[in-house]
Amino acid sequence: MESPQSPAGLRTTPSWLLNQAASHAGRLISEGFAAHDLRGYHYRLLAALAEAGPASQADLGRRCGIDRSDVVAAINDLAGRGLVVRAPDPADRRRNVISLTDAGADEARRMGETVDRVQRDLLAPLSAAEGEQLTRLLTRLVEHHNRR
Amino acid sequence: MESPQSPAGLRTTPSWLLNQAASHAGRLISEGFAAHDLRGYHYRLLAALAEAGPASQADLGRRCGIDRSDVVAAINDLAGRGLVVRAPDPADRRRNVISLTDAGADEARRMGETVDRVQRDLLAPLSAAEGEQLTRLLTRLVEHHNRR
DNA sequence: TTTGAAACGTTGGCCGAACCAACGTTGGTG
DNA sequence: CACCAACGTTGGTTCGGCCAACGTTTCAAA
Repeated sequence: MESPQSPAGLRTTPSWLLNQAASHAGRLISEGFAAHDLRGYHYRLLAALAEAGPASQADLGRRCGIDRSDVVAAINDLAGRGLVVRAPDPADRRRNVISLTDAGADEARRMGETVDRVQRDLLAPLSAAEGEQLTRLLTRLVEHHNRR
Repeated sequence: MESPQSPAGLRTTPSWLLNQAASHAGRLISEGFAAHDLRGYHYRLLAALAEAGPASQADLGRRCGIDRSDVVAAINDLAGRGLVVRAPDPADRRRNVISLTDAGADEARRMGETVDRVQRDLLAPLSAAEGEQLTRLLTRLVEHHNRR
């Protein structure tokens, strides 16, 4: 993790910088989540449930951009910790309805706080205005490339 | 790849945006490199060699931020294609001296052009000034987090 | 009404990037 | 000489992400 210098030609390259910055962000997030003994997939699912209420696994996968098969494993973990409940949907027996437990809602809130703290650490070298500018530019970049 | 919506709370988060943007950049780079039938590690090594001349594998690893063990495999690939030459260092028999062949120098140049093209595609939604602004902000972010 | 396509959860596997542990060889220093 | 460090190499692990296949269930068209 010690500052990969890389060829000088790469060091100023946007794609390389994005990669490096995302790598640092991922490390910070990962370290933050480690305190909860959970990982990115778990938080995304908890946050989606906290935000939009119970949903089927397939719905969760679509909303979080997580593959159905990975949702299975993550929900297994979360259910094993009592953070979510998996119940068959009486209206459509193909589906499982996933709901947050009280403990799950608590954990979602705490992880949200961790995420907020990480954002502050991540943007520490920038002024508030610069951080917002960066967010705006990244948003436009991402939205452009998300449409086809 | 269909626009992972994620919980709304995440969508505006710098760490998430960085991750998404880097993901798009990585995809573009990856697609570009696929035409050369090579990948990121290979390009970093070729570029480092083109820039600073022959070096030992350990040196290359340090300069490119690639683990020694991964350098072995990548150099195996490059040597197998005749893009680099691996020769024992007469002055220190622990080392291998890796040198670019003419074909390797050509490939490094061509891949550099691919990288340049990708940067243009990546920054397409931004004006030139905005692209430079993004680069500046990312550079400061990365440099800050690289120093411990 | 039967039949076929689609969605669902699940299992199992693959990939690329990154990291780490261990080993035998070689080099330099106390 | 003894020791430790650096080197190249093998082998293995993790994590996020993706894909294929299967049996079950639902729904719509023939």
